[in-house]
Amino acid sequence: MTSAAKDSANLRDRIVDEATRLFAKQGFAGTSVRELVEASNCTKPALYYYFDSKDALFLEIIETHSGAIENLMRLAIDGEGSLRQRIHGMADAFVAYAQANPDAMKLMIRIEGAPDDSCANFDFEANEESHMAIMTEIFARGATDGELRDGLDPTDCALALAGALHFQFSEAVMKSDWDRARYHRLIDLLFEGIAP
Amino acid sequence: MTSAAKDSANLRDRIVDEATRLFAKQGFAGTSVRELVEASNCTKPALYYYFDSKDALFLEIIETHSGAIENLMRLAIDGEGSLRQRIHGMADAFVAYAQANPDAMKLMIRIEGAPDDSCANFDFEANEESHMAIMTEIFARGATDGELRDGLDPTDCALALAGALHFQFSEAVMKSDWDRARYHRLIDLLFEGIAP
Amino acid sequence: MTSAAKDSANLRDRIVDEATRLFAKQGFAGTSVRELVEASNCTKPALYYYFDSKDALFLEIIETHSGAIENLMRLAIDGEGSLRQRIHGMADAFVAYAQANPDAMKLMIRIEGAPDDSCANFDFEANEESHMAIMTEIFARGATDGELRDGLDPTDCALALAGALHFQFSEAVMKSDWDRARYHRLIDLLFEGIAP
Amino acid sequence: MTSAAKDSANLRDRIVDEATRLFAKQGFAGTSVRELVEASNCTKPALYYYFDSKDALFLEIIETHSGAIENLMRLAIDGEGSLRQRIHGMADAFVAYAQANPDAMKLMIRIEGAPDDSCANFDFEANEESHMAIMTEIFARGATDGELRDGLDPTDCALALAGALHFQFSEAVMKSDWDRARYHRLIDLLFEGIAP
DNA sequence: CATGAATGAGTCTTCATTCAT
DNA sequence: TATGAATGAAGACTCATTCAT
Repeated sequence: MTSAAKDSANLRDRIVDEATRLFAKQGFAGTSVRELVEASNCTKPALYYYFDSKDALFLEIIETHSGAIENLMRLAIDGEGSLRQRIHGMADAFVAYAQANPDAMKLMIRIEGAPDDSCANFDFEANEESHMAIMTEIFARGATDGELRDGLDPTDCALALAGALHFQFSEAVMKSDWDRARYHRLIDLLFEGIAP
Repeated sequence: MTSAAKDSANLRDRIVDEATRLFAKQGFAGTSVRELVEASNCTKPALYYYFDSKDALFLEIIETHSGAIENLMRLAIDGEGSLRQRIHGMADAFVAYAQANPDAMKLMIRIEGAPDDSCANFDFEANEESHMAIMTEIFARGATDGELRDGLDPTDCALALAGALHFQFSEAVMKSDWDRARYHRLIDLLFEGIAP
Repeated sequence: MTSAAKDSANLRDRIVDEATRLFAKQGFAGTSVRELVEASNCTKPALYYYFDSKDALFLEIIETHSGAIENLMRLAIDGEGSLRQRIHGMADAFVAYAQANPDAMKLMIRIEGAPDDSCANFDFEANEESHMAIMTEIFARGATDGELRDGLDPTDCALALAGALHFQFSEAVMKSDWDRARYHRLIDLLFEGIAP
Repeated sequence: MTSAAKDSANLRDRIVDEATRLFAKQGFAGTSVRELVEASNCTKPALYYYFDSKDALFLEIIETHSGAIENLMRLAIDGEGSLRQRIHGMADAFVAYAQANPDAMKLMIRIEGAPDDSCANFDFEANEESHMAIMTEIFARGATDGELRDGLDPTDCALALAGALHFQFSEAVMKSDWDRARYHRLIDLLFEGIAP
């Protein structure tokens, strides 16, 4: 993808791809416009022709992927099958997206833990709450359908799942090592528990 | 702590405290030395009298807390009681440490997701692997003691626990909202599973 | 030249000219980038647009003139006429170059005596040895042609000539006083000796 | 000398010695007070206890050696023997002084070509003119005594001698290579001329 | 003589951004 | 679309110097 991006005939796309890669690697504040244009093999005015500012470029990138990821999760909620099947499906979808857009995924994960590093024009909290809301919804529906142990708080479940997956995701993204089996084991572990 | 830091008679400590707060809030690259000295109410040469560089200051902070956190975890491993009790104990210790050092905790969490934002002189991967190794050790001991379901991979358990706690931690730290009960519910959830 | 430089339409040339003047007057370490841009009537980024660093600017200047001076000397070697005529010719060429580039000449002379004042990326020793080698060559050819007293070391002759001219040159450059007659008298003095 | 200086029981002397060495190597502007105190193994206030300023320290050093060198030359003038003998004697005295104070000599030579590098409180031109005046005096006396070819300008002779020696001196000092024989050959060359 | 602590002004260099062409 | 040239503000860091103890 990176090399493909470099050959991209379309300058705008090339800038977006390279910016995604650099922001993911170095953060927003740690990446200079000079680096961006050098990586994109263009001049600064060319970049400013397409984007109002470094902030705007950054915003466009994260909004794109934030939306895509939200879609992903929504599809999983509304899908067919049991709670467990839908969650496995969501994990698969996540991994597929990450494999297709590794730099973007890296960036999204980096942002979640360090929002203020970047520009202030994106509502990080709202974004995260929205993601958590969807997660909670999955489990709430599961509870309604009797697929959850009695007395469990759907939010707790959502947190546990999101945390476990997010953590493993973070590692996978940094090392570009996608052990899909582990995700499914983690999900099953969450369902069955670890106690004997 | 922040206001206490400001009144600190000792300039060096004041710098460390304010730097911790600012690095946590804005990241390493996003925090300028000017901001650091203004927050610490001193001049730049005064800061450079105590620290060789911005990098060195940053390093000192994260090494301090990285060490403290590792200690915390080691104590939990070697503690008394059942696997579950020790894990609850570890969560309590974490929360206590975070409440005593909220900015430092925020910083440590931010770093885990975005190591390249900061200086290169700290071995982030080694640090994280070391933390994960301790986690895995807890569960390995639990397996030996028959406190784990048969056939479980201790690494999987460690990942699931670390992820769930880390995630909730991250939220708590950002919002300074310490719902200790939730940690314990999450741990129990991991033990019992969510399936009916 | 200085005032001409100030009016130069070309900023890059203006910077080179003013830098030559200031480096000659105050040395490399003694001249700040602020002074350079004020003299050139431009901003700092403008200077850095044309030159990678203060070092690079300095290097460009001395390499330019070092090369020009070497050419000058080579032309003298390979010229027509007797040894004495060629040396007189070389002195004339030097004076002409110095009158056309007084600041550059001042700088080159200053550097020869104080290489470490300046940046380390220019091989001062090699440069000087190269100049001395050419000088020695002139006298070696003179010896072959029987234009030197028997038993003389060409290197001694080169040293004596170079020293005498360099010294007078140094004075002339500092005082912008070009008494061409004196150069020729000095050369003749070297040929005839001072003994009665 | 350098190592002896380091062990010097007397801090003031140690500072002078190390400052001489560093100023000679890096120039006045290129040497910081920090470097001076580190080399002298003392603190900044200690240096300022002995010297009013970096300028004052520098001045003391060059005035010391400037005076010593002038004495050297005066002794040579007023000495016994023929013109040629007195000049040889002066060269010997110079070399002896340089061997005893290599760093100081290096510094004095560096200064001659680059006065403005340093502080403005020393009258470089006056110093140099005074040296040249003494040189000229030697030859004037030689002329009176009939030891010079008729019609020669004593100033020319002084320039030629000073130049040749200075140049060779400069090389010797930089390379710490004291080929005394060459000085005497150069002097004889000046007397006899190079023409066949 | 010595020290730890501190400073105002300066160093070189890069930032994100813009203008005329 | 693109570019060469330029900018005000800020970046990290060091300067010579001083103070109280």
